[in-house]
Amino acid sequence: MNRVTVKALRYYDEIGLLKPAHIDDFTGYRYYTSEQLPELYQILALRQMGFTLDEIAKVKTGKSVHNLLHLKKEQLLKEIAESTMKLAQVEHYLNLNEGGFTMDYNVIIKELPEVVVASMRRVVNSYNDFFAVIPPMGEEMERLGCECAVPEYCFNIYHDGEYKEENIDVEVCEAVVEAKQDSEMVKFKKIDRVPEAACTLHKGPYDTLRNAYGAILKWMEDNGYEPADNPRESYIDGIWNKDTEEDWLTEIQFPIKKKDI
Amino acid sequence: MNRVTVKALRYYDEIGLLKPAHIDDFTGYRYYTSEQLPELYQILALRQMGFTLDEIAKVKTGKSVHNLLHLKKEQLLKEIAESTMKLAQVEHYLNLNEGGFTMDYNVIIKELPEVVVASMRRVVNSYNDFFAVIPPMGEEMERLGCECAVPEYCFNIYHDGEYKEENIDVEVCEAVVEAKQDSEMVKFKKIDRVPEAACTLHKGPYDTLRNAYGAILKWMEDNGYEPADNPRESYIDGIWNKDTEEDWLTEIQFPIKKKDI
DNA sequence: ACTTGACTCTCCTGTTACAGGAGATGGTAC
DNA sequence: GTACCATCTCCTGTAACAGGAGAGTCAAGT
Repeated sequence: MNRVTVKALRYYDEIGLLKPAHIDDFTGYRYYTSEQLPELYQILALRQMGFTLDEIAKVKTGKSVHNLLHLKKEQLLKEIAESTMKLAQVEHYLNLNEGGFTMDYNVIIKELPEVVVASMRRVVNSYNDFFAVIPPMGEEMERLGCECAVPEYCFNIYHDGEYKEENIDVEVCEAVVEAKQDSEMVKFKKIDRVPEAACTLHKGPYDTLRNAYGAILKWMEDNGYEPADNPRESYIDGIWNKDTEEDWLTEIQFPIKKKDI
Repeated sequence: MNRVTVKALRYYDEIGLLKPAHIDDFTGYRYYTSEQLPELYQILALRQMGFTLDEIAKVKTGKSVHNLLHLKKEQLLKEIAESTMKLAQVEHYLNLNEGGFTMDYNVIIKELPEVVVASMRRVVNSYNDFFAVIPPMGEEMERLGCECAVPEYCFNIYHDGEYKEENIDVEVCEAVVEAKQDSEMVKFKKIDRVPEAACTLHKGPYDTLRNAYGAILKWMEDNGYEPADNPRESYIDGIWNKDTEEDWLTEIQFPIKKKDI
């Protein structure tokens, strides 16, 4: 009669939300009266506003309706915000797709936990220069008795806000289990947790890494985010374990924050 | 490492979404390789956009990503619209609450199914005049061999768009199982299904029914609806089965449609 | 009295994407 | 050997019912 299924009424009975006015002892049939209609209406109205049956039960036991409404309002605002974000992401990929691009770069948001790292900061002129200083760093770390963290986490931070061809201010970081004594070459420091970072994987040689940065920056723009810090390049597969450049795997981790509107 | 729990990975394995690269025959340990990271990233990115694991599996089996994105977009738009509606309702009640009103009238939206009714339309001067013509109608219906529908559904439609004190154009309707021959007094007709009606219960005598109309109209305004047709007053409990006026129960059913913005 | 059709009842399973926990076993370090 | 991790499988629980099996009940018609 009120567009409520029998199954639902049985369920409400079971959880004690709406008991029938009378149950036949012999047949077990549930009988409801018109006096229960207002009660049912309240349940339906609350359910229509997105309340769970648990919350509705609380309303009926006399909890502050005002409070519960307020909580529900907050929750709904949050839901809307989340859906809007998802929508922005879907539209981002739809646009890429219509522009003829493939979904090569999947951008995900994740937290970067706090880490203790051995770091070495340099200004170098090219990638090649930079790779030349890596081996000595490893030796130095060994000399200092460092233990690398497992899983390995080795990344660069680019301290220039922009892309540069030379005089690149780069910091090499390698996660370790605990800090040791600083040396001339290697310094230890704790890097704070980053609550939100946009991350994507880049497969292949380093000279196309720019595409990954491009994809991630476009993603940020489309989804209403802006950089919160300098990006990290985390090396997963590279020359040390893969023969062909095509198999190299690198992750870009870009700390972000919501653009306030 | 990627903020993915072991439980989740096991589950993805179980449903065949992401199988480990290698499982130790003896220990059953799952081993993943870095080559699976892009796959995982795709899953995470899609999940972040609100895709279900089922849908993600479809993406992997090569279904048109474009289509799926489109469907997801529609779905998200719908979700946002729904949440926005719920929010409007919550705020409606919050406002009532802060204005010192209690939640006497719970408004719910429901569908009114198609019905066949025996109807009698009159212009009367007052409620009392109107009740005087009810008993003859019952007799006439019996004479015509009508069977009332179960559950009983008896209501008035007010054909004046506005509230009037006299010369009220009212149509008394009683649902029947099938149409009979029309008579001078009683006509049979089919009333179309109403997809959406705002409904509320009024408990008590008829002279306060106006409050119910007021509540329902305010609700409509607060939630972006407008009348789509004339309202019905459905009589549930009344003088025929309840002694005191306080126990009378009436439902207002107001066909509505979304106000286009 | 019997059948029929439409209803009700209880009980069980399935839905989503895992989390929590029991109990068993594996790996490494002391 | 043992302690402390890890992992494994298997079971249960989540929200709000829907679907269905198998059994009983109601009123009406034969």
